[in-house]
Amino acid sequence: MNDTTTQVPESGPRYDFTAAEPKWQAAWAGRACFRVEDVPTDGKPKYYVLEMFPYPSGKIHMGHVRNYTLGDVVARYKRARGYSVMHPMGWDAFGLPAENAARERGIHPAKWTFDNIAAMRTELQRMGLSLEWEREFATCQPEYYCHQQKLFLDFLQAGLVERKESWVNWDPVDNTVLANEQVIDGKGWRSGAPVEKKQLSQWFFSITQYAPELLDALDHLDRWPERVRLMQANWIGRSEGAKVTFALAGSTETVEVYTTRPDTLFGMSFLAIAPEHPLAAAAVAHDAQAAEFVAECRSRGTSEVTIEAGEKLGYDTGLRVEHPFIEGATYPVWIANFVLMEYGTGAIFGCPAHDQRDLDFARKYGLDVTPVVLPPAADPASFSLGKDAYTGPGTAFNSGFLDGLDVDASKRAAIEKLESLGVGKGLTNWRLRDWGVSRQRYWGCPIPVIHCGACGTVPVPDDQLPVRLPEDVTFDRPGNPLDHHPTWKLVDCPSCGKPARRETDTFDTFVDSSWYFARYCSPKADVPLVKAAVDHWMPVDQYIGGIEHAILHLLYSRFFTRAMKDTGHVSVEEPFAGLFTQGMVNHESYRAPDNRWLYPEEIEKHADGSVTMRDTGQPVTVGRVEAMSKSRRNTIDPGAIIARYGADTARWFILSDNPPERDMEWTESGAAGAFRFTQRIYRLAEALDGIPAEIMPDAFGPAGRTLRRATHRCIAAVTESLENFTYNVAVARLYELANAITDGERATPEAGLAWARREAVEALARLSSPMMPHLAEEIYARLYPDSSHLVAELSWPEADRALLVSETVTIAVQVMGKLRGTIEVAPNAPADVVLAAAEADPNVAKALEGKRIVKRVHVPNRIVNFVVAG
RNA sequence: GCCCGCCUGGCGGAAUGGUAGACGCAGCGGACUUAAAAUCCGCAGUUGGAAACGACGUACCGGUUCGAGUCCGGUGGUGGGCACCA
Repeated sequence: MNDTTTQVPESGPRYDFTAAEPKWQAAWAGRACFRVEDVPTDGKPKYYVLEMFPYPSGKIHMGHVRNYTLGDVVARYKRARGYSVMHPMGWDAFGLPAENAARERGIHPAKWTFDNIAAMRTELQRMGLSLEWEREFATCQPEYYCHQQKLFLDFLQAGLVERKESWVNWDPVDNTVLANEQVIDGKGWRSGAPVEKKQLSQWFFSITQYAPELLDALDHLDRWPERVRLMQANWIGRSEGAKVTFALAGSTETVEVYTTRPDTLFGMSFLAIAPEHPLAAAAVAHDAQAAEFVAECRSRGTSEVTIEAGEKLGYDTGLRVEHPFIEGATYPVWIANFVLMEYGTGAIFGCPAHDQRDLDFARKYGLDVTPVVLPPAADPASFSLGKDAYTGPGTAFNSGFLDGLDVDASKRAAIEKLESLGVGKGLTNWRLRDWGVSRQRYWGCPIPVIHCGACGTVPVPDDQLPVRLPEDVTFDRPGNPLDHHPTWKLVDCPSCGKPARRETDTFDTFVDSSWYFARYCSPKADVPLVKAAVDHWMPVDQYIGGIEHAILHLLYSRFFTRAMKDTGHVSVEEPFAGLFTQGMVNHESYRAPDNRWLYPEEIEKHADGSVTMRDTGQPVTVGRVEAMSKSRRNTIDPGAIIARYGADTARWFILSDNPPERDMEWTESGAAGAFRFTQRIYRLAEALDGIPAEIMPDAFGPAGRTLRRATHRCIAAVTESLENFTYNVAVARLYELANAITDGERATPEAGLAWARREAVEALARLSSPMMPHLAEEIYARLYPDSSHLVAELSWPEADRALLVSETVTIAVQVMGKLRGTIEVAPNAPADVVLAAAEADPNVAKALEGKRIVKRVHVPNRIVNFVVAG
């Protein structure tokens, strides 16, 4: 079904969400249901729920709806469980789109951003989220970034920040640094100009200082998805090996190499250095061919095509190095395109027999291949290598003093020898690089330093913070508007007073999001963080967001928290005790006969399954279910859904379809089904209108007992599902309860049944309140017009344990593991009674006929299995 | 290439080693209605059978177990992360 066939009935819904939703939102706000203190004194246990804050693009999308609904379920549930819950919201407000809007449409980034924030705040408020808006801030406000500058200066003083030269992707047309993702086929994503590699002086956070603990602490993040921990571990990339110093033959100079396989040193046949290696620079100086080769590597370096092809290119410098163990042996030094300057020492020793890249290289340039690790059961006399290097376990041979040792022992012995000879040592290496944070952009947090010709780099003194962005900037030419500003960068040196120049780079926006979670604890404070507040609320107990942030944002935040601890701002090391990564919201895509993408509103679905264009009737091709994107036109606007069905329906459907960590498909029919359910449970409450609330009867009839058991089982099951993040199962249990209430409505009237129905409807409303908070209030108010409490203020329902036990249990009876019947017995009936009943079942008896029972398995209240022979 | 998930009806999915397919969506049959919408009732893995009931069935092959969607080993498919990382 689609937009036209699924209309709200003409007569209007009985539950009028258009009136109810704003009413209850106002009620929550009026009674400050979601307010907490920075430093509470109520003695309640704290719970900090946070969803990744949005970038203010202008409109919320379905991913936001899913993210914030999931967080709101947690927040509302935990509040009902007696926790004092902090649930704040804000804006990740710096970034390139605002500058693009300025360049393309002449709107100032600040205006664009704040207009978007206003629009999105309204949309989020319509969702009925239990947010504490009093803590709201945007990272582009000086009241926020002022403190970020202060943190940076503290980090600088603590030695956690450094300025160093680094190779960057430089767009020569836009005059800016490009992130790796912004380089497409070696060209700038906006300008299309070939990207150059350029060395620039940039600011770096020394995240590598924390590499060991960032890795080790992952083991203790037991409420993080295993997948995310693994991705981070791979990203940090610890590797054990050795540093080896090679002497250049006929010279006093040396080359250092990092290797994880010191056991294969006897299999060496060459040494290779990166094109950017200092030794390569020296070769270039007096060798035109070397210069040509290095230049070629540089131009091809960023091309993904080259990397994909994996073609190994090299140039023999003519230099030779001496072997650390073999007296008199020397090996050629090559410049090779597959050696990376950024990893290890920018130089490797090549052992072709036991490394695939080295083997490819050796085969191409005719270098020696000497095996030194003998696979188990291989013959040393005949073992040789073809196209594949041998990297498995084995025994060292052709290796002098290492002969006969297994790989691990051989590694240890080689390192010991290197150390005793003074030409190497064991070393742990990391894949993680320092975090470059300089961006040549306007719409970001200014880096608070001043460059002075006499004093060097001088921090901006505290009393001059914040360094504010100038508002009068122009975007009429490429490059950094801060740099173009006529006066902003011209300042006096705070140290010597002479004319100096402000840093015109701004921070990577990942910096803004690396500490916002801590700022929420004391968002108005005139220091970055109030210790008492962050010590109370941190860490975030449940953080929720997309898997796309599994590495960078989460790793940077973990680093930042450690850095803030080491500079005395917080006491915790880990920012997020619990992490939940949600799946994406996908939708079908549609194409017209001319292959043009169509919006969902432009198509019509028919009963026979065909799909046509609404205006012309032409056939439509239904494409894959994939991520909503503007270019594929398969987006669904949450605002339109909320206007048609209400926020509760949107929230309910987005929770009901599948487990929250998986990708889901937004379907019109599913949303319509969710809407029908909201109407249905309202009717269940309405059906009690004429029936006065009475006191609980002493006894119930059979229908009443059945319904009460369904109610209390539902309480237990929904509670468990909410604890486990299996919200789709919680939804299913609530549907079951609704079905049970319908059965109760239809049952022959009996004493107490009305009471049981009222109990069930109340439970249904309260158990669904984390998901559908407005409807829950509406139903509760209908059941208890005189109540002085909102559902948002009530504690969570408790299941009566006595009612969780059935009056009878159904036991499956198997013969040889195959189901042959079921029997009804009293709970915990003794084994002999159960077995006798099982054998008496006609169908079971038939299966047992003529057989001898060898074994009787009885699992109380569950199953009986007869093992037979003959 | 390395590392890690996942694979259950038409669809999304449920199932502490114990009756596979809860619940929803889509579908079919029926009630109500002048009619439609809405609502309600019923059916529904495949297959044989009028039915009772039976056979098969959680990607495939094998193992452990009285009993396997679930645990173990292998194969295939699929998705993701990293990627000349020495």
